[in-house]
Amino acid sequence: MLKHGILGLLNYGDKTGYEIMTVFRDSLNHFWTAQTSQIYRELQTMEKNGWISQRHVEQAGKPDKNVFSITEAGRAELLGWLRADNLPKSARDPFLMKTFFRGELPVEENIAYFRACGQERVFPDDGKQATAAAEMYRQAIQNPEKAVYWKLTIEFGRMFERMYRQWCQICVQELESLQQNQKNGTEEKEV
Amino acid sequence: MLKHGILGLLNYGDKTGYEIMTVFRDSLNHFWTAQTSQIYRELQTMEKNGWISQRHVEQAGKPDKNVFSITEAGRAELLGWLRADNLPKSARDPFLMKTFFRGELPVEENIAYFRACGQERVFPDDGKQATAAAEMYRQAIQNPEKAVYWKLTIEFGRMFERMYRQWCQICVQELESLQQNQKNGTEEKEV
DNA sequence: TGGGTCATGTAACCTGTTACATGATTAG
DNA sequence: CTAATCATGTAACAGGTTACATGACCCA
Repeated sequence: MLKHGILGLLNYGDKTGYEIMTVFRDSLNHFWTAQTSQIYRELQTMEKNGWISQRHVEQAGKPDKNVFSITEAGRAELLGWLRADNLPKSARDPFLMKTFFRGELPVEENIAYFRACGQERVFPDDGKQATAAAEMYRQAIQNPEKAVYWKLTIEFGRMFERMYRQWCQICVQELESLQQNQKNGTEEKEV
Repeated sequence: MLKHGILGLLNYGDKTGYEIMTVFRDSLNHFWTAQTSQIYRELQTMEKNGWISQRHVEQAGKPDKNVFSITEAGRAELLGWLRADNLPKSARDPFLMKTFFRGELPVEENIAYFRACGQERVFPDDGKQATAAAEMYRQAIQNPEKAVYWKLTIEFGRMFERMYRQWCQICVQELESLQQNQKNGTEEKEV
């Protein structure tokens, strides 16, 4: 997965491992993260696969660097990946897993929890995103048409955020009415 | 992660590795999947951790089985996990990663793609969920109060599904207007 | 003098996936 | 007879995380 992300970035222009890390950290953090440890390892195997090539650049006053470029084979791989299997949506959500088992904790605690969750933000806030956007245009995307896709991922984040807050509210409501029923001792079954 | 899911299930009652697998397959599949290969491995390390204990049961007409029970230490671990760090939301979405780089493909292709995506379902459909629900209540959760949390995870799925469809529509709209602008040659910049 | 940025990586570990392997019973 | 269910696992691999290690330059 990360391999193809790196491929996508190199397709916008040559980069060092370090630069790739900064792009992930500053601009792609709303859907992926990557440490240098992994990046350098992936670059190695990508080179073995013939997807990228490397050239050593000596620098004065700075450490030398290895600059990576995408090859024709790499570009083909990128397009293949983009077109491949329309997404089984991995269905693996630690957050829902926890929610599922929350019955072990007292209701009051869970109400407080969902109240707090509804406050937190899941995706990075729009201010940060805007700055990252500018940066992204400048260094990676000369073609402004491609920025549309970037905006769409941001929009997804916004919509998710909204939905998530609504859901937290529903959780609180649901649990409060459960609490109410327990107090009243009126246990009508509602399945 | 899976370890704690297994712990949560064993907390409802003793189970074999095989039974754990069926619960994941039939009832928890909307937020987690697990193969037996992983389950048996996790059970081993969980026993080493002292979270669970094992007893061998001989059966007539069926293969023998190993039944696992949660220990006090395991229950403590489960509660600790439930209460731990309020969720950094791992931010790792292969779907958004792909969307981000779709600029490499022709707009028409992407429009068709998002149209198709809006049709597919991401979470298992409600019919299946309802059946799995009944099953879940019967075999795992005696306490109907705990079913609330199960319903909340399903509700999350429903809301996500709705949001996702809306987003796909927005993608199509956005790309169609891009297409329009390109045809007209009227390139007003809109950042 | 100390912390941030640029720049490189290695090693061990954890978690999840895929493929393989076995074998009895039971229902259609 | 054959497919599904019950029941157990191993091995190899892939991908991501954490911790560690080095070192120069620049700015406050």
